[in-house]
Amino acid sequence: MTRAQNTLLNIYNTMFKALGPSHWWPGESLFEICVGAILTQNTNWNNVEKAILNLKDHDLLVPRKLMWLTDQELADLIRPAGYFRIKAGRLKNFLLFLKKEVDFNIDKLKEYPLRTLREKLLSVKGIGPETADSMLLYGFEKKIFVVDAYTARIFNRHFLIQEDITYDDLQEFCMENLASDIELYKEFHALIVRTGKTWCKKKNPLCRDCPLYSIMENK
DNA sequence: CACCAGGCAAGTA
DNA sequence: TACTTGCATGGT
Repeated sequence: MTRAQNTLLNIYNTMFKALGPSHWWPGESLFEICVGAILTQNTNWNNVEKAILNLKDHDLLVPRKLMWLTDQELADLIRPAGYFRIKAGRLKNFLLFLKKEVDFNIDKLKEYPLRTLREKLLSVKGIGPETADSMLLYGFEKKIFVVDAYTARIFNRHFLIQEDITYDDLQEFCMENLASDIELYKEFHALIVRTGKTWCKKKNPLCRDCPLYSIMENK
């Protein structure tokens, strides 16, 4: 077992012991998870919940119904999630993709191989690597590790990577040094985000309260 | 008041 | 290619 493999496991176990299971991704359907993935771009989940609740209250959290809305109507509904004009357009792009690809039968996408579906999702304007991988892992149950700014920050503080590492390189690093397990991927990413939000803020370079402090080298 | 959140695309040089 | 900037609400 390499140092990187050992450290990742140590970080995971420490986080899990401190925070317990995350039960991610919140959402009652595949489509809801995909919508949430777009709405949560650079946005607190708390705000996303309000937007999703708006859609549910209007019984609109279904591809065929959302498609009927004008960009303006959609934007007004998702306003609490921030960037609402941009995100209304991105949701429309995703809906158009669903219509053209599988005639709104989103479940059909589950049959696509991981790399094929990933490429198709990335071709949609407004779906980048983190959004695509979140949909793939938590929605489509594909074995792909989701990384983000917190992942780079935390792993950098444990001397595993450079903080300015690219998305793809960081993802490769994680998958090379973790057991190949979908449930592990789901829980680890969730724990990283929860830990990052609480203890690893930008302004907080090294925090004694962080559960990871005890396993940090050179502290 | 400042800061930032479960990013991404477009613009500039 | 490598930076920068716009997007926007709401919590701490």
